[in-house]
Amino acid sequence: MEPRERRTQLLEHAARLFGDRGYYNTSVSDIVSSADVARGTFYLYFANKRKLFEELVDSLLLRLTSCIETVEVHEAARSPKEQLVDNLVRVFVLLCEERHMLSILLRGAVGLDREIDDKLQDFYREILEAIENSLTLGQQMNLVRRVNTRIAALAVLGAVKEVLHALLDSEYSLDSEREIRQQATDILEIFSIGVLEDGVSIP
Amino acid sequence: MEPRERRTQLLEHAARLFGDRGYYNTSVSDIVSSADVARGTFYLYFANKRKLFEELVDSLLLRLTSCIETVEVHEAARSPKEQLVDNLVRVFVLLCEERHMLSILLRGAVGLDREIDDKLQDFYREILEAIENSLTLGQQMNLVRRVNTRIAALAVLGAVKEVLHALLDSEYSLDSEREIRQQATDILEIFSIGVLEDGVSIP
Amino acid sequence: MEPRERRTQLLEHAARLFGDRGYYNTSVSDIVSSADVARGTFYLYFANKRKLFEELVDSLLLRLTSCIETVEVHEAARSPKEQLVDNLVRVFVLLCEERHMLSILLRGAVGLDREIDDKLQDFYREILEAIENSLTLGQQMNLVRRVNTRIAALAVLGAVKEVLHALLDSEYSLDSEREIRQQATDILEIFSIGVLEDGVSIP
Amino acid sequence: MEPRERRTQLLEHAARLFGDRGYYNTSVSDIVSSADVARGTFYLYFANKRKLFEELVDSLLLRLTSCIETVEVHEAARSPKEQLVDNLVRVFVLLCEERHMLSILLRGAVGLDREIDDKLQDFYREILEAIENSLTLGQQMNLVRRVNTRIAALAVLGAVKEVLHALLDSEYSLDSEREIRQQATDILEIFSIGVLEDGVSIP
DNA sequence: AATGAATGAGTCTTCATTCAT
DNA sequence: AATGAATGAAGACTCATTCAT
Repeated sequence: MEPRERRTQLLEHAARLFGDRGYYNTSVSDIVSSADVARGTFYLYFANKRKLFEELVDSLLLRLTSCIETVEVHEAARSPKEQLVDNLVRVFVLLCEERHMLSILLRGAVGLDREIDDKLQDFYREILEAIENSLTLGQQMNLVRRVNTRIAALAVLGAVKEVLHALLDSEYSLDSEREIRQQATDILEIFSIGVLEDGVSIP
Repeated sequence: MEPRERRTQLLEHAARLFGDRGYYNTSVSDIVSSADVARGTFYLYFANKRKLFEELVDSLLLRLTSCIETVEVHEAARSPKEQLVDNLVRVFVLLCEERHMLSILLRGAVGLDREIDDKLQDFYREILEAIENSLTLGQQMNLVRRVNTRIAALAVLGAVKEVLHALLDSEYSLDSEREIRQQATDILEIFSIGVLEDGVSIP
Repeated sequence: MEPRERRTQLLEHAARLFGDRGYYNTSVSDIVSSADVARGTFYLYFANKRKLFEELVDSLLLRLTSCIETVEVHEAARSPKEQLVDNLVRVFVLLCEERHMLSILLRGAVGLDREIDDKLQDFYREILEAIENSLTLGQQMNLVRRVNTRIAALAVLGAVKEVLHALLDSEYSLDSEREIRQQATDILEIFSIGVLEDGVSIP
Repeated sequence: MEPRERRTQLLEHAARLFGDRGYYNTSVSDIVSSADVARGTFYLYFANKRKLFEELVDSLLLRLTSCIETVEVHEAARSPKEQLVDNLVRVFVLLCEERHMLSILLRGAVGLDREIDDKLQDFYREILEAIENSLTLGQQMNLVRRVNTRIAALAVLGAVKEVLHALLDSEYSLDSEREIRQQATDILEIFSIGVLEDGVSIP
């Protein structure tokens, strides 16, 4: 088999196993026997188990990053709302297609390795900052209320994560894109105008 | 040393280590050497590492559950908003005091053990249902808009989790209760009326 | 409790456990919790687990030895046959009353300890020699055929052991002495005149 | 080394050690250091120490069973006596060649494991029944006296066991087949016509 | 490129024995 | 005399990694 192919094959089998059973409950044995190659072959393609895992994480973060686009606000652009929803949809679609990696993303790398942990932290921090900056910008443009932008950003990120988490446990693989788009829109709306009826406020 | 004391001591040392390095990177050896007792002593108090961990999780979930109170809506009661905030504050305070356990709660038990995993899942599911039911009730009382209550509930839960998560990484241990209360209020407000200025809507 | 009593109590509980589960599957914990004394108490009465076991074996061998009497052949004595049967009966009765020790005697001490093993070996060797000597004597008196006395002695010893072994597995505790006496007589007869009909020989 | 070879090597070293020191006094460490392989190698070939032991027992019982042939009584057949002696000789020869396993067979598996214990029990029970049936048949053909066939069968089995036991302790490895045959014949004769001279009876 | 037997450090767990109270 | 908490040596077992073929 082509080296490239074999590599990919190992990565895919590993991703599935890591996603299903976690890093520590997946042995190199499991991976090679799932991919049906010899044990030694594994080490022709990856320095060690940890490196393979790192590669999976790197690859996911790369693809995730590249499917998030900066929201353009100039006249010609599509509406910011649409752009935001599109971003969310792209993220959802990507992660729906790779549930295993989603599992890793949401919970997998903890206590595993300082370096990998840091990568995920950094990734989330960047997203957080992007959201926070957008909110701050919105405040400057008098579009956003005087909320604590830090908290608001955390809330948005957490909400998205949790919805994704629910995806993992749900039977149906949210494959209809219309449904995905609806969910993205729902989240956005909740954060835009809240859940209360107009004029109502919690006493 | 009194058995009760020793038990507690072991639980505390274990909680710290599990919190810091994760379940799999904490060996029984680590625990006993941290607690400065002999290896065999561990097994006088716990059947095995997994059981100790389970006990930590059980204990946390119990205390968490018991600090969440049903929101009362009758006249005499304090305002619902206050009650909601109080609930959040109690959760935050409890988890601030036990960062190690918070760490476990947010990420620790995955891929470890079906049973423990299920406990956490059940716990979160219950909370989720409670939030969802509140929202549905709010809709019946015309207080809550026609949002997707499932998504909204997930968003709230995720937001709270993420804020807690941020707590873990933050230097300062949010000990001023006023600050905690402020954050709880912020979250509530964000979900109540959203982040947008009155009258503004995302185009 | 009287020291003497406590000692006996521990010995009895230990004997039962050793008999039921073997030496290695009986822990000091088992013994003390069965006897309902503290762990440390055990070591007030016995230097260690092995010593207690040794004492059980010693005691049994002593009682066994003392219930076997040399067969007297002078005129005044009871018939040799009766004396032989009486010896067997005494052995059977003793071991029926202490099944636990019988179990140890037949199988227990192997691979446990050179010293204890040797004691059992010596015991059996003595018995073997006694039987062999009797047979040789019988040959000199023209009572016993020219059989290989070694083999014959082994056969007798083995037969007795096996019948005792069967006793262990049997439900009923052969308590009727008449029955015991019958079995002893049967064994003796088999070895005396064989199992074949008079005049018959295996072709 | 070829897997098959290594397996056999481990089995042989283990058999020797189990035979010499017993199951509980033989650690996996002992086995691997005797076989001069790494500790982990052991577990490539056997699930655990108990399984290896079970395999040794199974294998021995299988070979033993297959070297015992039903005695044929029709005209053309060799004399029953010869057939009986041949059976005994085959058993003796097999067990002489595998003293270690003989040791295990006679005493090793007690208190070790219900399942293995049962296997040995069953094996002996079958042999016992075969002997008993032969005796009963002999009685129907008026060849065998009215002895208690149960006791007689136990006596024969015990005698054979004890002679084998003596083999274990004897220096010389009864390798001359003539000698073995003689012993087998002796046993048979003792049980056929007893040890007493013709016409003599114990008074 | 691929194989898979071998390695051995590292873990969990047990249990006879000690000793302060 | 008695207690029972504590010890730590020893044993079973796992698994990432290596290396000769």
